[in-house]
Amino acid sequence: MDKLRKHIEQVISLTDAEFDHVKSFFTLKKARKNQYLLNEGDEAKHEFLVLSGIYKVFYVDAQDREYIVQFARENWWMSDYEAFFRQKAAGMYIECILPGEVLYSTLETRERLSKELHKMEHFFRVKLTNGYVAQQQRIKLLLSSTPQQRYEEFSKLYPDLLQQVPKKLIAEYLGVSRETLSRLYAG
Amino acid sequence: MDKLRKHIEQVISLTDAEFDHVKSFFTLKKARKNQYLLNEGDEAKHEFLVLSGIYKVFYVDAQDREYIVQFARENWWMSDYEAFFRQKAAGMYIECILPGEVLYSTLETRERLSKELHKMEHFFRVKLTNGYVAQQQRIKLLLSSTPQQRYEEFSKLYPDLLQQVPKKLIAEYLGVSRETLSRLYAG
DNA sequence: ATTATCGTGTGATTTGAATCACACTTTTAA
DNA sequence: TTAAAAGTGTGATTCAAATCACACGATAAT
Repeated sequence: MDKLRKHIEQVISLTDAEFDHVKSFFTLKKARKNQYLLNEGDEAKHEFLVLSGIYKVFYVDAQDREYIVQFARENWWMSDYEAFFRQKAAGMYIECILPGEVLYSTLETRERLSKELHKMEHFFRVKLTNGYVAQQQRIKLLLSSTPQQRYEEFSKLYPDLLQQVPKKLIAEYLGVSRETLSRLYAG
Repeated sequence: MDKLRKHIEQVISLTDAEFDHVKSFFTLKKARKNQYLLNEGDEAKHEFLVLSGIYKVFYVDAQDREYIVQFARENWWMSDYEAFFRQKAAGMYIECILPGEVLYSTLETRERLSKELHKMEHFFRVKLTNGYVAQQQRIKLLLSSTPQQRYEEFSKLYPDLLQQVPKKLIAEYLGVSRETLSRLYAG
């Protein structure tokens, strides 16, 4: 559980009592390889903070093609946030790629902690700000760049993921076919 | 200035004194057609709340192609947020398409109001949450859909913009060529 | 140990959208 | 009021990436 405290204290500082209170809203869960933490159609009740392992957040289109919205590793939050924030049925899946542990909690937790502790609302705002900026960059990448540029950008941002996850999945993240991606670092 | 109060009070409520305080950090600016509110290379000092008019937030690639990241109308916030939050030089432009008025303030304002008034931090968190969800939807659209689907989705979300802004700009928002977009509603 | 299944490279073919090119209309500016 | 610029439709051509097809080694399952 100490990882949670460290994670939060990268942004704000908490007394022991405050942390104990915060902690009480989170539950630990082990994830095995290929295990699903969220299924399309489920109520998106939880958000997850990754302690270890690698996960993919993805959706499937009418032609059964998969698209990865996010890879998540240590210290990343993940959920189908569209569904989570609006408390609707999930349109996405979360699957464990490399085994590890996550903490999970609910929207109620987020709102309640934000209300009770100004500091925690600040924490969530900062996190959201970072996420917003990251998404903006992703939008720009998808709008204007060639497969080549997307691959290079990805390699720069996530050199370790490049090693740890199958190229096939990276293609699904970049919005490029497996074959095209393969030819990028061959030619 | 009453529009600012209304805008904020859609999320939280403020006393007169509180609002006066908040108000004091914002400055009114009229925008004429084709006027630039932000230029690439400028320090991204300001964020804008649109009171009236229509604006586009866009960037230009090495081949001089334009890509629109956001259209903004009444009650929308806009900036090059990547640059604004990190206080770096802007990589984007903001241009007025239809004349109107905006309010602007700084990152310092946002941080200070958030610190002074828990309610205001809540306000910004809620706004950020909404923006995050909207961007998530945009990413999904760019990742998986055909030009046809993007156009249909856009028509559903912003039927009024469809009337008010040149199709050429809509093409730049959707990441499709002008000609392809034109053929979508002809064929 | 032996079969499946998965991940990956690479060639051949197809295809959808970009690009190029031009006409026509509507705004905007001199 | 007249010329220039911007917005838009539509055809012909090009091209980059998707798709299809197959081979092969590495995992994973029985």
